[in-house]
Amino acid sequence: MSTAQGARARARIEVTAAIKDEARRQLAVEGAAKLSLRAVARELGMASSALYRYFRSRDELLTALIIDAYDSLGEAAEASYAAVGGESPAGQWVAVCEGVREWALARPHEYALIYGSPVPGYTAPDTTVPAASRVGRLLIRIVRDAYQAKGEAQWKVPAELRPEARRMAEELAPDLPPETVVVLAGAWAQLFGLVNFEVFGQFHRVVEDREAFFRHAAGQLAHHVGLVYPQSEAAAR
Amino acid sequence: MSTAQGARARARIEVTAAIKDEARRQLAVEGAAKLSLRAVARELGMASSALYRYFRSRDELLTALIIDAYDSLGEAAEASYAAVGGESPAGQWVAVCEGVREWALARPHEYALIYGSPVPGYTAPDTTVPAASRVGRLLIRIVRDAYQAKGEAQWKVPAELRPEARRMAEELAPDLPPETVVVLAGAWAQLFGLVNFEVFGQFHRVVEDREAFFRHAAGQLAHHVGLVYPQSEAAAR
DNA sequence: CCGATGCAAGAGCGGTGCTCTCGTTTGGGG
DNA sequence: CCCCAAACGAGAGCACCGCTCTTGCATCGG
Repeated sequence: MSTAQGARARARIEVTAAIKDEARRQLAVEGAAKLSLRAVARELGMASSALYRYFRSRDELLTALIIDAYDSLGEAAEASYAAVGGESPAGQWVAVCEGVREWALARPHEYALIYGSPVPGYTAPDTTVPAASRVGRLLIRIVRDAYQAKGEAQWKVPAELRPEARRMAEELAPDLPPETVVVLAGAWAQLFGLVNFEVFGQFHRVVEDREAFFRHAAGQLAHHVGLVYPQSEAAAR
Repeated sequence: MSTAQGARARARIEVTAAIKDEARRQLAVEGAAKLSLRAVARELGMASSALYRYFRSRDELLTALIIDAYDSLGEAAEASYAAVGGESPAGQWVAVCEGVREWALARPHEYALIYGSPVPGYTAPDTTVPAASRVGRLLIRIVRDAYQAKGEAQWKVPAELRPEARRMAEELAPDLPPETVVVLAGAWAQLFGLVNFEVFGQFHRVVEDREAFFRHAAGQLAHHVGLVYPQSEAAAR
């Protein structure tokens, strides 16, 4: 068993976790650019050189934090999804969007790590891919479940995009119409555009009631991907 | 006249420009995080300390580059707008979106400077506001011109958002219906969500034919803000 | 013409990432 | 059970960083 490892391996895991925790702490205070290996080591009471036994470089530490951040965000999104349970697909969609937003607002620096400018010179290893796609997969699932019930494509895609749409559908969601997959990918990017602008302060002096604004925008995105827009539901009664 | 200043002032302007140029050059190669004042000075054949006569700190240099980047992007967007001339509002919208995208893809590091994670600890001075809002103002203009011709609101905004919608409309575009202003602000953020994902590599292994994808998404955004979607125009004939 | 001002250079401070070396600890196979 | 290789921590050191302070020099205005 992996838990029955020797004391050495156990200590290694603990120290690694301690380093990441302290790094995350500094990240939350100063941001990624000012994350200093020496400061982490100092805070942990060890020599800076000892740290290199656990992470080959600063970038490797950052990579570990990036993966953790993706996973944390994915968990938050999935928790929001689970929390609304049997609500309408649009309600699920909006809940997931709000979960993402709240996670991002609570840890802006970790968010910046994964959805801000990439670390210069550094390209994300494929290790990050599964963690990075959790939110996207969740959004796909919501739409797919909605289509399972009553489903037909309702968008037209221009001819020039049709082969790409087919390819995307095949790779990402074989049981959804290609047009929907294209629209979904767009909505996915647009969701993070909204979150980005809010977290990075681009809405300064533009949008003030950001919570209501976001809820509305997320609802419109839901409508856009073919889910019934909650407001229009309510207005119909 | 300001142009008839002494040789001293003239030299100052030239050196300042040279510093910014060299900094931009390094930016394009290494990214903002690795921009080094010492390296800039070295390349310019001057002592690093001399550089502080022109920029009080590294952050101030970055701020200057940020303003320039905003202006450069604004100019690119306006050029795209001017280039399509009398086309339909939706055509103008898509052209501006594509102008933004192309500018961003051509200078990813400058784009990251303004739409990526903000520089840590640094908050953009209000100096940047006018330059930063150029693209937004251009999008507003396109929609306003379209409404000038035949205009009525076509979105409903939930009650909780109505006061904010009124406030936004009053401040940003008094001659547009509040609902439209809200949708427009969302589309603005979403546009940069699309560009962000492409420039920062989030579409890796998801979207391959990014040009066609973007054109389609931009067209849908145009449709979303109430402009006639070009494809549906063509399909209607 | 001379004094005030702008400017460049150098030295230096405290910090960084990272490497290399050198003792020490420790765990598993003979 | 014991011993050796592997893992580990610490320290010194390299090259670089942003930034400051002081010192001379050039230049401009009265």
